[in-house]
Amino acid sequence: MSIKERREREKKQRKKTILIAAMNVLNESGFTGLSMDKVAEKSELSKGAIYLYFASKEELIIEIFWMKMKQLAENINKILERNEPLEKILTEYITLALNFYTHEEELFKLMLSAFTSVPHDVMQELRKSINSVTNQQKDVFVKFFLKFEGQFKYEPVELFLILRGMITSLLMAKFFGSYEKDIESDMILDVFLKGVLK
Amino acid sequence: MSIKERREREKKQRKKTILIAAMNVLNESGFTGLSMDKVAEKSELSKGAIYLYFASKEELIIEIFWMKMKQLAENINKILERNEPLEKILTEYITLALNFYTHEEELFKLMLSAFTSVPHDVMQELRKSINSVTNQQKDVFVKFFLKFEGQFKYEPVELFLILRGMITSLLMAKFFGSYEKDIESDMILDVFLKGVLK
Amino acid sequence: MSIKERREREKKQRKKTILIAAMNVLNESGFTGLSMDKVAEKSELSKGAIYLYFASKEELIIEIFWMKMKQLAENINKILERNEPLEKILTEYITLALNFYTHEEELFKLMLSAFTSVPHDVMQELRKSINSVTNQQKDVFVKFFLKFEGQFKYEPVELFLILRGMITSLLMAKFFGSYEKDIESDMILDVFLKGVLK
Amino acid sequence: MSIKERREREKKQRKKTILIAAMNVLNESGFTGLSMDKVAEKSELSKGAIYLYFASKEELIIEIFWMKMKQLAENINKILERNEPLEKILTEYITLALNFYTHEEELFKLMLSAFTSVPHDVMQELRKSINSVTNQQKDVFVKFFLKFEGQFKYEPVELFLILRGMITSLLMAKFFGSYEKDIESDMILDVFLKGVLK
DNA sequence: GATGAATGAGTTTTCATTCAT
DNA sequence: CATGAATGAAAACTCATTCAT
Repeated sequence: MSIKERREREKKQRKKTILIAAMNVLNESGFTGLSMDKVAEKSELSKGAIYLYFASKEELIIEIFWMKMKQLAENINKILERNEPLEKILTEYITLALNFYTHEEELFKLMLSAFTSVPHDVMQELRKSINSVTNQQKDVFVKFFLKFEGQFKYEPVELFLILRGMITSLLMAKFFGSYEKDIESDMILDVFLKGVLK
Repeated sequence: MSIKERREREKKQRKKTILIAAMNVLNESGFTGLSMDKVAEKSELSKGAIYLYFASKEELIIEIFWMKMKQLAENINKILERNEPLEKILTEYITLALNFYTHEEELFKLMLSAFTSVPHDVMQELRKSINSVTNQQKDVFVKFFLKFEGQFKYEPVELFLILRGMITSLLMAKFFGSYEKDIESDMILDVFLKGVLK
Repeated sequence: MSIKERREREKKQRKKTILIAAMNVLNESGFTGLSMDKVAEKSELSKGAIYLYFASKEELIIEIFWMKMKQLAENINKILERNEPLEKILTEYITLALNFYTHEEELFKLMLSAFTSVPHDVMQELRKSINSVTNQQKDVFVKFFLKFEGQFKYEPVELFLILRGMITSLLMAKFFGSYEKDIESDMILDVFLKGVLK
Repeated sequence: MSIKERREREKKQRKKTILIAAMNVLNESGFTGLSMDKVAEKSELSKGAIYLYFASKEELIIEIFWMKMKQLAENINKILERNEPLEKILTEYITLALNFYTHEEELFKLMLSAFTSVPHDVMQELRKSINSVTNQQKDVFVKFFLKFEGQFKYEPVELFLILRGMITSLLMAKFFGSYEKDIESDMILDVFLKGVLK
């Protein structure tokens, strides 16, 4: 069995190598510039080899999203699971999100891309993946907000959307030029809590 | 002279026809799927004919954008200029924005795309246009919020970003499946005002 | 009949207008840049109208050559017909040719183009025209050189080619950068006569 | 290693195949008629394959040019470097040049084309190449003529231009129909030497 | 006669995917 | 398993020619 296991392990490793290479291409050339040629070159494999691990470009893209979104989700989950006061946790979440994306501008754009510049047929499959991850995240937040039930005027889902929305929007403003100041997590938290607490 | 006039009229009409066809293609095939071939087919014209009215694909896209955004901007301005209470005006603005983008999903995505795709893209020019419109809107809002100066805890620009952000975010949630309910402008208004008023 | 005549006259005039416009386009945009659109614009006529006077682009091109080559030929003929000593006439011819082309660089290139950058099927017809004019010129020179029969070691045709060749070549060198000095007709005449006289 | 070597060899061979096919297209359809489609068809490869070997049409054309000109330049250099009498060397040079271009009519035209078409053309790069080769040739000839300094009435550069001009001109006459006889190198040599020697 | 909008085949170039080795 | 040459169907754009008005 150990030969099979090793093979399995190596296969996973190769896949990861390719995914990382693809992510790099994405960061360098943007979504439209992501070609199988570039991925092959970056991963130092042949184009043919890529197809041994990913059935199509579509599949490769979907797996990129999986990889990235899982990373993000894990970090968020850790924070929300802590046993600390609402405000403290939210402050940390907001800070984390702002920090994370501020240092990962390309990742941020990447996620927006997922919602926009993708051909519709790729989109079909991609949406499922994204939704799956988003829903997981939503569930985590719902569970989190339920811990403070009674304090909010809105439903957990809505709270999640509102909070995430404020963060996303300020990041977009920051990255795309209409807001020069550093984004302060204090402001977001303040508006959010004032807005949604009973 | 009437011949010339008729020609002029017909020309404008054709342009509009093409723009509408292009908009339809956008809705059906998404941004990446928008090809001049499809536009030609959809508008029942030859590819060459499209180029009689639009110098390039880029120009066509930009005109789609302008066509739509002018409509929206005008409507927003009208609302903000009214002499009515803050809440009433904001309610109407939020309702308008939600309505508009709900019916123009692809335009909404188009605007996001412009920022996520790489700079040396077709998109460079579009970005300028979007920035121009965004800045105009920002100015209008700043002017508007200044009328109620003293009532807010934050600066006009920030108010604009927060409000727009909440709307944008809920639209994204709606379009990409994580929020099924109809978005209620009441909620947005409530959170916003509670959050930002002193 | 006078109506018919006027019509005929007007038709010729229109043709000339178009030819001159086409020549201008040629000078501005080069041979490859010569499109029917540009000719139409330059002649202030519609594209359709061009086709009333010239059956095809090919025909238009051919007529341009006719027009230009005839001009050139006439000027040369006048000189060669004079009753003056060999050297004087040749000096004047060389001077004329150098002057003419030096001030009509585009015409010079135009004639070279005729030999080169033309699609083959156009070439077929074009060649006939060019040959016709060239042969006429050749005949004039042959006749001219025969007046001085007995003095030359080579046949008139060869004399013609050698002389024309030396001029053409120095012009090419001048226009395309490998020869900076002003071309002196003296040198050409000297080499030519020393070279071909018995 | 032999696999890599074989691949390398095959790659070079393919490139050559394509270049030869392109040269054939050039001969059949002329410069303006040279399209990548035709090259693909003639070389029995797909259009895409051509682009594996040549980054652009421009590059392909330039390589055609280089391929041919290197051959010629080398042969010329060899001749001029010999330690033989002036006349013998020049005879051989003239014979070589006449032979070469007689068999490469389209290459000859290609070089003329490069200078007659407008600057903002595909041809800009080609022109540089041609100038480079021309200047090299000029230098070689200058060096050669300097060996016989004192015997000539004109400067080396002028000698080069005159000689090349006579050859060029006779070739043009041959290709475009005004001269039917075979061009004799003897005549060229005779006129040249008589004309330029003191 | 004259117009100019429309056509459609043609241009160069790109790229996901396949397959012989 | 791995390679990378080859494919072919796109893409954006051009332009000589036609034809309804």
